[in-house]
Amino acid sequence: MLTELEGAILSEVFYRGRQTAFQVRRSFADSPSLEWKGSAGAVYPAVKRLEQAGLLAASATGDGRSTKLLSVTAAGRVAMLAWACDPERAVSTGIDPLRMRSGIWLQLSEKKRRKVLMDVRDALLQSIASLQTYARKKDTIERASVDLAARLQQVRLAWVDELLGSMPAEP
Amino acid sequence: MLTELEGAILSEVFYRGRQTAFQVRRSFADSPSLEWKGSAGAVYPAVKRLEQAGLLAASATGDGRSTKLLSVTAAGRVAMLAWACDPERAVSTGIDPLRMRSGIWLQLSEKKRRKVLMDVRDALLQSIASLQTYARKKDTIERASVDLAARLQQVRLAWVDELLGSMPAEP
DNA sequence: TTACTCATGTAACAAGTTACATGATTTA
DNA sequence: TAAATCATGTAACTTGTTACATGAGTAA
Repeated sequence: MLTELEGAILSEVFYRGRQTAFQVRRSFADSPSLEWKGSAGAVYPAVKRLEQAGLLAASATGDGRSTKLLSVTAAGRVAMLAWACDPERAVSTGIDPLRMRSGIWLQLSEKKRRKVLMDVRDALLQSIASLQTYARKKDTIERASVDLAARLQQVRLAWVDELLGSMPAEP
Repeated sequence: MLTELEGAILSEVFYRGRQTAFQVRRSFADSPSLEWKGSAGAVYPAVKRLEQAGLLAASATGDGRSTKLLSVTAAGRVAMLAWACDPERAVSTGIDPLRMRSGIWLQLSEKKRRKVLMDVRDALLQSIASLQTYARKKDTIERASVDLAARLQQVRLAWVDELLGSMPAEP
């Protein structure tokens, strides 16, 4: 079964037309999500795994730069679609750092709670702004996913605002 | 800096009154999120790390079962709060498997897209139902985080419904 | 020619996973 | 007494991270 990174690499090559591992890497690094850093130590071994599994094909260009052009094989396309269309994996909530912490915040003193919530609120606003800026530059495929990310951040923001609203007025 | 698992372990022991590593483990395993399996190979080494860092204290009970009671030290409490209240880490979007796949779905043929979206819709409805069932059994601290999880799933559901709604009517 | 970008890769490490080993206690 | 549960732990493996090494092409 494909890892999330492997699935993402296949879809970058197939739909987004990334040709080299380096371009795939950079597109992860540029993306505003902190999911992956697009680190060489992750991407190159993952590409090698995909090649060995016959899901990616690589061909040298002979440009002196040891550049290899990647393409998704027929088997790779099948594997990618199976990965993308598995509903169980698609709806898992993933690791949500905010959710992990939310219970603790409720236990803090009023003063500390207010400070954390305000800080988180600011960070969320900034995150939403940068997602929207990023979405404007991108193609339809990526815009869909960034839009969803922004919407989810807006729900988190609303949740934080509710908590702030339910607190007694500041002295 | 604490990992997500380490932070979660500290808060389980401190706020939720888990006394043994086994109980911490089980509460992760019982939780509806697929984040962690609460695997022994993750929890016991993490507890050991926290002990060695002076953030958790363990005392044998002498019940013949080699049971060790855990407690959060003063330093552990400080580290836990720093972990919980870091806004940057709290608002990172994490890994959202649905978002990873959403771009691909838009490229599918109408028939396939409709099928995937319907499957995902069903899975989301089930996920929301099980989150709500789970929340009912739990204390305030966990209910807060499960409620948020349910709300985020509802946004994903609304998003899927929008995509379905924007598709041409079935023949 | 110096610095930056393009491009691939490895090494050491971190921190999860599954599967297994071990043994006490409780329950059917 | 057999099976399930409580309880701790290790070993092999997977897959990410950072940091480094290497080298070609390009722009100041």
